[in-house]
Amino acid sequence: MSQSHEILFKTLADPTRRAIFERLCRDGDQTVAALTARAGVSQPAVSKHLGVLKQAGLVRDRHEGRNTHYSAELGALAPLIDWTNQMAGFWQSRFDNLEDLLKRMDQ
Amino acid sequence: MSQSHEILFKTLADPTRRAIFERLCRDGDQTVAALTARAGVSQPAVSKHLGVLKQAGLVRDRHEGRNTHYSAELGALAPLIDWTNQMAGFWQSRFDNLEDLLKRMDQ
DNA sequence: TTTTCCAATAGCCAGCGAGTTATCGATTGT
DNA sequence: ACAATCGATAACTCGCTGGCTATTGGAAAA
Repeated sequence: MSQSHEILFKTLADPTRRAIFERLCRDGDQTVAALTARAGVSQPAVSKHLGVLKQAGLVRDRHEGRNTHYSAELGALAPLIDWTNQMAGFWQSRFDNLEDLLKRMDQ
Repeated sequence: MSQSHEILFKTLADPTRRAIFERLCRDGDQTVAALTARAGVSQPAVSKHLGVLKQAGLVRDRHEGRNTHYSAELGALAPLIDWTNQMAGFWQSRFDNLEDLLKRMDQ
């Protein structure tokens, strides 16, 4: 279940791509031109990043005339949150087991 | 503040490396040999991954005779959690602004 | 002390991926 | 119809990184 954190980690590992996603989270709907203006890389590079983000389900695109607007899909972060919770859960679980053991040794 | 999610994303993007970290979270303290046995890659590869994980603060090492034990440093995930919360926060904040606007238009 | 074992380092290679420029398709404005 | 603009695609380069084998440094066992 929820093996999909794989693609999220890979997608968000790149700083430029993550910056684009962050900007969409902060400021909402943006055209490719607007994103390119602040990305520090060329328009084709931005388009490529947006393609990867879309593939990962992190953004949606909306065509409006000759402009394309992108927006963040916040729900897509869920598997990432699940994963960290799971790691924390493993940790806690091992801690509980240790507690049990100590309790049993104590009595 | 907390720009350190950068290194976390990069470190956890690799599946082999993430699997090693997950194993340390699940099962706690492990020797390099034990980790290598299940990693599907060579011992030097595992050592390199452990080095990267250590650099990111995700694991600790403990020397015991000629064995080296590694363990997960769960607290290191905090910047990752902070980042996701921040993204969620941006989202919520924009939503609130929209609500305010609608309220003002309504009255 | 010699041999064996564990883990780290060195050195190398191959593939991937992020960047570039050039171009194309589509839509809008003249 | 023609020009201009927007964004995606093509084709290519180049650096990084994850993998390997071989070797080294230490610590335990013989």
